[in-house]
Amino acid sequence: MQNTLTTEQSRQTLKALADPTRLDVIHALAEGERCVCDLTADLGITQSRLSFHLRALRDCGLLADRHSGRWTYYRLQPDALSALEDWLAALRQHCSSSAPLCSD
Amino acid sequence: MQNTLTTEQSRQTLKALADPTRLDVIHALAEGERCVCDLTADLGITQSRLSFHLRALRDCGLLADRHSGRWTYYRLQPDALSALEDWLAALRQHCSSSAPLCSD
DNA sequence: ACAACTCATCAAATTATGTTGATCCAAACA
DNA sequence: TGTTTGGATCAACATAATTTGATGAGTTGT
Repeated sequence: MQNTLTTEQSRQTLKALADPTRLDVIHALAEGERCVCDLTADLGITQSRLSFHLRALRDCGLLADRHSGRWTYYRLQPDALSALEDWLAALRQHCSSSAPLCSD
Repeated sequence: MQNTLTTEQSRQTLKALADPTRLDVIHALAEGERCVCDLTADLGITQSRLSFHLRALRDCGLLADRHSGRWTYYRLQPDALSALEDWLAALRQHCSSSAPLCSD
């Protein structure tokens, strides 16, 4: 299991996760995929606002969508979270190799 | 090793990491602690701008500082990254418990 | 005491993000 | 075909984050 995210991709994913509304979306999808209109009702937010956040989550790979009839279903992509965890672990290991420098 | 971060703390840490300048700071500190004036030179940014970002990183626990004479030394706190990894892992596990819902 | 240096903080300007309401397109249904 | 529904997108506005330049507080050396 190795990290395949670029710094820029990781940054976009971190940014996507740093928003309360988008975390709500993620929690709402934890039980399974849902169509936009159901999500709108679940979260109690306007459709265009939800659409804006769904796009951010999809663009960074945290969500995938599926079209069926006139509905669009969104679902989580847990692998995107794994990839971010890997990236963070690599960053941490890089950081942990540090030794105090400045002796005063 | 269990997650002790609240959602709000995690959000702040995610946001802190989602900025290019702050990632530069983290990389600059990977080799060990440095004073602000050295960091300013290393990164080639203005002092007040660096100070702004150092505060963001310190406020969410990613950095710690130490005062000696007229210098302030900043250093990484890899445990903060570990804690975020734990939080992400918990989120992922919560998400992975999902089963497809909408049969069309 | 005075001057130079390190760093934090503030207000103002700039830039990025998120929200709203309107509009458009495609699918379904009468 | 005309109408309704689901959802994306756009422009305008609102809010939040960042950058800049100035100021101030503490430290060191003269």
